[in-house]
Amino acid sequence: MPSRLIVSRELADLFRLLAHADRLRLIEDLRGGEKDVTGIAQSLDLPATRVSQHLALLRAQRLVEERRDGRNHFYRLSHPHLAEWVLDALPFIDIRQRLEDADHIDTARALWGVPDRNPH
Amino acid sequence: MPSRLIVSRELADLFRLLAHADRLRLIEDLRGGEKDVTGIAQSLDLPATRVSQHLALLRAQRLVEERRDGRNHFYRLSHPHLAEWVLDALPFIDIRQRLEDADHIDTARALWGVPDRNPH
DNA sequence: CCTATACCTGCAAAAGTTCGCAGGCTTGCA
DNA sequence: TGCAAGCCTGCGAACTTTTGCAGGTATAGG
Repeated sequence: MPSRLIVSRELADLFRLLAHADRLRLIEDLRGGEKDVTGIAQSLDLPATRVSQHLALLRAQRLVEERRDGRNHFYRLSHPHLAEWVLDALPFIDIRQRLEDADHIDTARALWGVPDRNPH
Repeated sequence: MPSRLIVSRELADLFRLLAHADRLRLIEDLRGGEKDVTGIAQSLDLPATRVSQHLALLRAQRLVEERRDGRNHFYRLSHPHLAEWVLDALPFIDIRQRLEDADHIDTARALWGVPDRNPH
């Protein structure tokens, strides 16, 4: 059954695309809606060239969509749900080093500005 | 606020770990419960050495746990929910090439042997 | 038409990942 | 004690990714 292999390769490509801290921050940055390259570069404190390079990769796999207005290129997430799904990975990260307390996940979510999913 | 940067690096490490087709298949293979290295190697049709190398990476980030019984090393997912979350990525993969039909996600889920989440 | 802004691409060095292979350790069994 | 099964690690060659930089295109405005 080779389709299983194909699907796992497609998924691996997606994970490879997300396996970069700056691209993850970029995706979280687009959670609020579309933004132009300079705007992203400023809020992530990265050179605009690098942001552009990251966007080219995300674009190639259709994770973002582009809209041009004059000299500005505005980008948005193709799947707004993506950013949320990324944060659902927080329970799986190894938290030995830095976030030792029990509610590290809510702490991290708060850092991203995401509302707590299970407010008690 | 440097913690945001830290979290994005931790997440990127996780995504990098998942950015390999064989490791994804391995994780899906462990969905059914614990399994020894030779068993995994056989069901994925990979040399046992390579499986061992992948497991070492997954172990280093605590994605799998080991239990030894005699000469055999049994591995299981530290977070059984991980395999399910991985499959939740299917809506985000670019399906231009191979799976053109509307219900490609259910098709792919079926290929992994996962029950449809929204049976109608 | 000239210049500046905003962005993109190509390139090459540096850094990181994968994979086979050789060799090692431990357990089970005769 | 000796041998085989099962697994692990170290190493180096091949490959991929990241990054800065140089140079390109397109649009807006004077």
